[in-house]
Formats: sequence, structure tokens, C-alpha cells
Amino acid sequence: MDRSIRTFSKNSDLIQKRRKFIKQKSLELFMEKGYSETTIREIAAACHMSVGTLYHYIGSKEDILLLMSNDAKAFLKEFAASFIDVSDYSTVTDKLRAALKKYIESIDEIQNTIVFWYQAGKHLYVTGLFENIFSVEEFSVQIIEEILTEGCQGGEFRVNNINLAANNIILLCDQWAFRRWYLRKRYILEEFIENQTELILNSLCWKQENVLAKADLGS
Amino acid sequence: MDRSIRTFSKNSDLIQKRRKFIKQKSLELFMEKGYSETTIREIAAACHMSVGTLYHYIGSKEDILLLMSNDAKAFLKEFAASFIDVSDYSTVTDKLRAALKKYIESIDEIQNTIVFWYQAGKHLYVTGLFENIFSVEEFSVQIIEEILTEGCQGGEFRVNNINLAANNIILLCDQWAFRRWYLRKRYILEEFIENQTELILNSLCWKQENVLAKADLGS
Amino acid sequence: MDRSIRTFSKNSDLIQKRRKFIKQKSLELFMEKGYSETTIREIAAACHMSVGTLYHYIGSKEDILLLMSNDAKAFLKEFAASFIDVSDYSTVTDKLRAALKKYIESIDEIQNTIVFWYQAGKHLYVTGLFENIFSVEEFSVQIIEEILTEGCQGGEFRVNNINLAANNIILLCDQWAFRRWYLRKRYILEEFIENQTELILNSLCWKQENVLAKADLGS
Amino acid sequence: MDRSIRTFSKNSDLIQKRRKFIKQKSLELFMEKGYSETTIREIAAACHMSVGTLYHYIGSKEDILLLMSNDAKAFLKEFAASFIDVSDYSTVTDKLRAALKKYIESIDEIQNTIVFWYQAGKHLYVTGLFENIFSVEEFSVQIIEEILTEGCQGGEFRVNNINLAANNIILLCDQWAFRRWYLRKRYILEEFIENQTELILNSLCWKQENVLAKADLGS
DNA sequence: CATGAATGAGGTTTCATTCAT
DNA sequence: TATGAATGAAACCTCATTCAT
Repeated sequence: MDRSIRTFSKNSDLIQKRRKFIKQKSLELFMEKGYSETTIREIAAACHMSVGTLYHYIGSKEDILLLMSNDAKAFLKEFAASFIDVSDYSTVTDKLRAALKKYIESIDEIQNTIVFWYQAGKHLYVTGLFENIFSVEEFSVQIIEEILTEGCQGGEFRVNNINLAANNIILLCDQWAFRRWYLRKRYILEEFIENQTELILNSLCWKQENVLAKADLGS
Repeated sequence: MDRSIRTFSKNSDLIQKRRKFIKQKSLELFMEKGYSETTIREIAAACHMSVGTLYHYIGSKEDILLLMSNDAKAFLKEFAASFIDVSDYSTVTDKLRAALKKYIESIDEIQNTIVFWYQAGKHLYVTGLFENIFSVEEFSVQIIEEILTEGCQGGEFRVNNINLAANNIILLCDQWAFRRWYLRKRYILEEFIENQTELILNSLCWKQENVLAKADLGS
Repeated sequence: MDRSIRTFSKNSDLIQKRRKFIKQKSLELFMEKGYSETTIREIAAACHMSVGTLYHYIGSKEDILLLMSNDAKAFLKEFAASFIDVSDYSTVTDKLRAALKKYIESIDEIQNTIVFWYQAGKHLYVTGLFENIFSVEEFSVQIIEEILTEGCQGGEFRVNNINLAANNIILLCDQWAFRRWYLRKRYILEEFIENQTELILNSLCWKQENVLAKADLGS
Repeated sequence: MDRSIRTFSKNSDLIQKRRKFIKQKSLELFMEKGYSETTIREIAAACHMSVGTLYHYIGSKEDILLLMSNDAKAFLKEFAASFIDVSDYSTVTDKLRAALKKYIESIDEIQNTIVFWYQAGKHLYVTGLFENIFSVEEFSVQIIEEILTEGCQGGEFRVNNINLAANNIILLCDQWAFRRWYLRKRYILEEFIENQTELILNSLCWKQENVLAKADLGS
């Protein structure tokens, strides 16, 4: 996939290593200053490389975006796949609880990438790139929709508008990345997961008591 | 307020008119292409002006951001103030319902500006500007917090974490602006307001039935 | 002479009056900021005129230089002419004394103009203008040369190099205009005239005593 | 010193070499056309460089002035320092003679720089730069004042106003730079030094004969 | 006569990219 | 492979001048 980016280097391992480094340092700079406001010279300096060397591993400045998008896509796809084995739970509530924990933790790991694409993504048009990012978003919503549907069918949840609710849930988790300027002042990761999960679950249930009662009966 | 931006024009009305136009056309371009990717010549062309004429009404490209932020600030402040007279409702539920309707409708009106600041804001550092934008955000959260607190005290709502819940509510409304690529495919404004309000209220209440019963008693 | 500058005005008196005002205000600005660094807008503002009105009295920014040079030329010519009637003195020393007084006083009157042409003149090439300025300079040197020659022939002065001495004398007087940043801290006009005249005369004479003795005999 | 000017080059020697060249070519253009009237493109062309390359060695057009002033300051300070060892002369007259020769020869070397600052200096305001240029001027005047004072105390010179005389002497030398349009038509450097020195010495002495007599006695 | 909004050529500066070493 | 000096297109901005009102 990265192979489509022009390189002068023949050593594939070195390419991988250097590109990963360039990607990482560029992301830091892009987050801080924005893509257009960051110069190639700054990127090279942050990578402890000369400009010439940098251009041995990338074909153009835009290629760095492509690297980043490849990264994001790979990560999110892997993540999405991992949803599927969240199946050995006695209640859908527990299933959702586990899914949210996993999702938010994933968000926490790649928050820089997420924020970057939320903020800058639209304008930095790299062919077929942005669509993929958002198709992953849509996929996440679908996963949640399925869980909600399952919960409603089993009587654990009661939701008027499953699509909107699923969309809301993904958004409420995603904000851990893009509203951190607000949230980090008030919560650490674990607190956010716990509190947010409770609020979300509460919004889906008949009455918390009922659900608990039902869960007891079910087990 | 705009007066701090350099101008060569002496006609105050004309300045206002032209600046409003420049602001609007620039916003369209910035939304489509991004701030840094939009050139002064493009802005001038979009405004059917020469570059020189453009510079009679602004002092620099950055000043356009300042105009936008002034706009956003003014709008949001006016909106925030209007929250206060949402007081003649028999139940807090109705009060919140009205507030959400008003808030989302406002969002709908200035969505371009909001999206722009969500996306571009951080990098486009104009002194003291970004802080103000987000202080308005925080203010909105506070308004919701107050309503939730009132509702909890009166027994209408039950919320574990009022701050987080309030933050979530604002976010769930804001998305009408910045997640429109997803939402517009599925809902029109009225649908969104109605559905989202129900989901939010549902997440705050004991049981919907209880609330309705209570409301009946109160009237 | 001014008539060669384009104007839209038909009222000759008004033209003269306005042009004089423009000239004066422009000179002040040019002295402070330099010709190129002064904008037409600034000149118009200093003249309490609109830009359009300003252009009714001048054809271009360069015309202001032409006005100034016309002024300088007229003034210097008039001054030069006045040298001629400095003839009814018993000694050449007295003649030179009177000439220097007159010259420095004239310099004092139009020092802004002089300084401007010394500093800015060369680059601001207005056809045939700069040459005239300096031909006046050369004329002044010639006048002094004649006085010195007369003084030497009569035995009052003794000068090795009359041309260089005359040139020096003019320079020593001119500095009252262009070295004022140094001289004004130490001397007022009268002091400068008196002290400088004595130094110059002293440099030209055998011994001061001899000259005085000779003068006594001659009378 | 030059290090405070922004550069993209990392090769210090090259920077020095290129800046010296830029300085020299710019000075020629500035002398001919004036600072504001000379464009960056013209400077680049005169340096056989692209505009981009030029900007690798300077941070802005104004920096060229800074380079020039650094140059002028360095040169004049070195020169001023060299005055001090003008001490092994039997008469103060010889001392002054040597000092004037040295001073005028120095002026001759950096005449372009001197003329440029005399003409353009005031408007081209680079912080703390102009003051330094003229403080060196004042320093030169002081050196001459000291020599004159010594000469008067020893009876070799007789001067009514030592400060003004010293100021005059510096000016009479400086003109070799800024009145060359007049002087070069009539004198070569050696002639100017010789003739001017005699005129100056003559202006300071009782009678030339007396001085010579005195010198004979003193030896 | 007076005004000042409009113009656009041309100025300074930046920066992604190349290529000789 | 690594370097960084060189390039020049294109960005932002200025300002003398015009002309409709």
C-alpha cells in the first residue's frame, strides 16, 4: 500500500521505519500548527533529517497525508474487526459496556490521528482517502446499531430511533479525542469511560432497576 | 468591534456591507478548500472585487478570520442571552425541550461558522479569539447544567453526572453542524430536533411515564 | 514654470496657493519619512484634502518634486543675484563677512529644501532638475572664488588653492542645513554665523593682525 | 553580529561570502537608484542569484541595510581605534597631518557606504543603527578636538572655537565621499589630501613661518 | 470643484521540490 | 545514501492613479 509512494530507497525495512517516524513527527506538527502551516523544513528538522533525505522516503508533502490515512485506515479496520469477538457476554448490556470500553480506549490511542482527520481532513483532498476514513466511522455506527437492535429485541433496551442513538453513542465516545480541551480538565480516561458508559446505558434502558432485575432473571 | 480592522474606506455603512459580503464568501471558500488553501485572489474573485478593493475593507487575510470570530461571538452571545427568558414553562422538561429546539435552530443558522471553527480554529491563531469561541461553548454547557440541576432537584430528571451529561447534550446538538455529512442524508432539521430531543429527554428521565404523570399532577 | 504641471483647475490663484501648501506639507513628510516612503494618501491627509482634490493640483507624485525643485531653483537664483550688490564694502574681508552672513541666513531659511535635495535628490531623477540644483551650488562656489581672488589680489587673503578653499567655504556654510543634528545641540544661528565666519576668515588671512593693520591703512 | 539575520544556510563561510557580495551589489544599486527604488528582483539579478537564493542569506530587504550598517560600524570603529597610535610624531602638526591622511584614505575606501548613510540614513530606520553611525561621526570629531587642544596648548595652533573647528575638519574630509560629483572633476585622491591638509593646517596656525620656526626649535 | 471607492501592476516574501556534491 | 544550496512559481500586500458621483 505504501509502495505507491515514490521512493529512492531500495531497503524496504528502512523505508518502513523511516516512514513511520516521519508520519509520527509530521502528525505532531500538523496537530500543533496545521498541515499547510507546517513546512517541509520543519518536518525534516523534527525528524533529524535533511530535506533531501526526507524526500528519499516521500515523493511529496501530500504523500505524508497518504501515509497517515493508510495508517488510520489500517488501525480502524483492525479495530472494527475486533468488535466481532465481543460475543461471549450473558447480556447485551455487558456486551455494549465492553464494546464502549474497547472503543474509547482505541480512540485514546489514536486520538491525534482522529482529531487531525476531523479537523483538517476535508480540505486535504487525497484521492479516495477521506471517504475511507468516514466509511470506517459509518461502520462503527453500524456495529453499535446491531448491538442496539439485539438489545431492543431482547427487551434489555428501549430506543426510539436506533440509527440516531447509535450515531450519538459513537459521537459521545469520539469526543474523547476531539473535545479533549474540555474533557481532560475534568476526567481521566477511566473516569470518562465509566461515567460515559453509565450515561449511555441509562439512556437506553427502561429503568435501570428493571434492567438489573431482568438481568438477574436471565442469568 | 470591526473598527479595529484597518480600512481605507470612510463610509461606515459600506464597510459593514462589504465586510459582511467578504465574510460570507470567504466562509464558503474556507469551508470548501480550507483557510490556507484559499488565496486572496480567489476571495476577491468570489466577491467580484479587485484585490485592491478587498484590501480597502480588510487589513490582512487574517482579519477575515477576525471578522468571522466577531460574528460567531456576537451570534453566540446573543443566543446565550436568549436562554434566560426560557422561563415560563410549567415543567423543566418543557423548558429543556424549548431550549434544545432553540439551540439546534441557532446551530443550523450559523453552522458554517461553527464547522469552520471546529475544524480550522486551533491552528489559525488570532490573539484572544479562539479562547472566546470556546468560552461560549463552555457557557452553553453551563446553561444546560443549570437546567439539569433544576430538573434533578424537582425530581423530574435523574442524572448521575450532570456536568458530563450537559456536555453530551451540547455535543449531540452541535453535531447537526459538524456531522452533517452523515445526518443530512437521514434527517431534515425538524426530524433531527424532534428525534434528538426525545432521545435526550429519555436519557434524563426516570421513566417517561412517571414524568408525564408528574406533569399531569403539576398542572 | 509651474504651468507645465497638469492641472484640472482653471483658477490660477487657487492653483498657486494650493500648490504652495502641497509643496510645504510634502516637504515636511519627505524630510521625516523620505519620498518613496510617503504615500499620496498621507500627503492628502496632511493637506486636509481628498486624494482626488490633490490630483487636481498635481499631475503625479513626481510633480511634487518638480514643484520643490522649481522653488529651490527660484530661491537660489534670487539669492545668487543678491550676491552681486554686496559691493559697497571697503575691504574684501567685510565683503566676504557680509556674503557669508547672507548665505548662511538663506540656508537657514530653506534648510529643509536643501537637506531634502542633498539626501534624496540624486535618486529622484526628474529631468534636468538635479543638474540645476547643483549648478546653483557650483555658482555659489564661483561667487566665493571671485571674492577670494579679489582678496588675494589685494593682498588681504592668502590662499594656496582658491577653488578648493571656495568649495570648502560653501560646504562649511551648507552644513548648517545638513549637519544640524550635530550643530543645533551646540549653537544657535547667530553663534554659528559669528564663529564660522571667524574661523573661515582666519584660515584665509596672513595673520589677523596684519589684516587689521592693512585695513586701517587702506581706510 | 551578522548571525542575528535570518538565514537558511548552515555553511557559515558561505554565508559570509554571499552576504558580502549581496552587500556590495546592493550598495551599488542603492547608490544609483536609492533603497526604495531598488527591487529585490534587481538585487537578485545583480547578484546572479534567484530571488529564493537571495532570501537564504537575508531575512528581509531591510536586513541588507543592517549588513551595511554592521559593515560601516565595524570599519569606522577599527579606523577610530587606529587613531590612537598616531603618537610618535615630533610636532602636533605632523600628527594631524598623518591623521588627516589616514582619515581621508579611509573615507575613500568606504565612500559608497558613507554616502549611502549620509543620504539615505535617516529614513531607513533600523533600530539602533542610525545612532551608531553618527556616534562614530561624533567620535571622530572628538579625536580631532583632542589633537587641536594639544596643539593649542603647545602653541602650535591657535583656534578660537576648537569644537567647531574640529567639526569643520571632519566635514572637510568627509566631503571627499559625498561631494565627489564636484571634487572628482578637479582632484585625484592624493591631490585632495595634500591640498586640503595645507588649507586646514593654514587655518589653524599663527603664521606658517612661526610654526616652522617653532618646529625647528623643538627638534 | 471635491470626493473617495475602485483598480491592478508590481513589490516583497515563502516554500515545495530538485540536483550536484 | 545523505546533504542542503538553489530555484521560481505563486502567495500576500501596497499604492499611484482614475473616474463616477
